[in-house]
Amino acid sequence: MRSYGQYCSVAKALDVVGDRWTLLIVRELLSRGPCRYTDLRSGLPGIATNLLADRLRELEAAGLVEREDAPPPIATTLFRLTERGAGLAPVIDALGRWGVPLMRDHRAEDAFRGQWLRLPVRMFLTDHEPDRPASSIQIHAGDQSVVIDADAGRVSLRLGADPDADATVTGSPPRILALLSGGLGLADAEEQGLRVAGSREAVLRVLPRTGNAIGDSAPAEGNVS
Amino acid sequence: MRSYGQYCSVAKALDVVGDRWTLLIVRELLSRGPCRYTDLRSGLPGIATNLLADRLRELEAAGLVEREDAPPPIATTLFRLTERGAGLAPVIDALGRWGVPLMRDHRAEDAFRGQWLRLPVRMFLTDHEPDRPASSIQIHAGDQSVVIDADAGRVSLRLGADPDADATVTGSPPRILALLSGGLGLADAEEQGLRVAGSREAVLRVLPRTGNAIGDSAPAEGNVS
DNA sequence: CAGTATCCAAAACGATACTG
DNA sequence: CAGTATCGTTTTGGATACTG
Repeated sequence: MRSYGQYCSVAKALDVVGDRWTLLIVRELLSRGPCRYTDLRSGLPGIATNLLADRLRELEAAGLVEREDAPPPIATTLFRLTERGAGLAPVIDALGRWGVPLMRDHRAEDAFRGQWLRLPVRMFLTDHEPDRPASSIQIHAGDQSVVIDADAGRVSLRLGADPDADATVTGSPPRILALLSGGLGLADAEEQGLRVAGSREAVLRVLPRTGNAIGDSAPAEGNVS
Repeated sequence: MRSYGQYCSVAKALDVVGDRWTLLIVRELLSRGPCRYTDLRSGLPGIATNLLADRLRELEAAGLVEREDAPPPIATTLFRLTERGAGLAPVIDALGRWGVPLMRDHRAEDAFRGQWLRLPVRMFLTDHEPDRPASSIQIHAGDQSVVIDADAGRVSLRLGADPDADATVTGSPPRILALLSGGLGLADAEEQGLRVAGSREAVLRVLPRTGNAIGDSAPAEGNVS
């Protein structure tokens, strides 16, 4: 990116991370931790492979990312954020928070990845019953599966499926997000096509008590595979 | 800007404000308040006039900016942020804060504007003696003049010159910033070519007590016009 | 002052094919 | 898996001229 040529820290920051895709690569590394090239590409649907390689080189040159040749169990190179790179977390958070109202307009062709729920989980969910034993909720959002754990006051997210989860929630990404953000109550969400199985308490344990107003005006949906 | 096509609030936010120049326009409107077209252009050195017009249209369409036809005293149209647009302040702040370390590399061709000191002033300065009567510091940074006021615990910045200021500080933008950020003590700054006149107390009243490390390794400079 | 309109060269982007 | 290489398209940047 051509420099703005302005002696202002906002402009200087954008000189480094203002390029298209750059902040999304950082988002991906922040929410997934060290990643292989392929992991990054699958977490950044739409990016051209040469652009990803370019950006990684630039990020490395700028000292935000470093590559590491992982030993045998992985046997490939990993990309990880440096401390300086991880320092962008407040920027990603601020953008993500500002972007929340935009999640109402979901377009059919929008891609979705389970790890993108990490930010809303951190933003909206809390463990309201920290003294109860750990519980977990299996989420199936579209074709993505993640598990939300509540344990001793902390709520966290991991990718994949867990057959021992206390509850299972299935629905489209917008509906799931509406539920997590408090824009839609559990009962309303079910009425709109979201399916809940197992312990409702496990779900209510972490849902926000106050609405954040995503998706409360979305139309009802049909069956969700 | 082409949409990223990702159902993620960070990506959605960047769909709206990720275009080149867009966030800098927002920065300008945040730090100057409602602006005329010409004000914006002068606060965004390097932007092409058609790009500025384009971006303003886009921002207006996205509901972040609105234009207002001001009555006689001004008799021209003003551009102002909507509430939604002003909601980007945390994004600008986060970027600006992350960019602070980059201010060490000052290039001769970098442009500078007085209003760009507003963010560092908010970030670094505090009124350490809120009970004393108001005081002010005239800053001449390169060819830009601003006044920093300390009054009843609040520090603020206004553009222009004030002959009644209690102190005057003159130097290059990097040196001024080093001083304001605490990277350089008042004495050290003077040794490096920054000139201070009038009440040093007025200056010390607002300077940070702890360093923020901008410019402490910068070479000494010669005379500053 | 507040733009619009054009033009052009350069850079960025996106898609795809290919490689060690 | 981790990229390169190539190529066509789109977007910018920058300059300049013009308008009400």
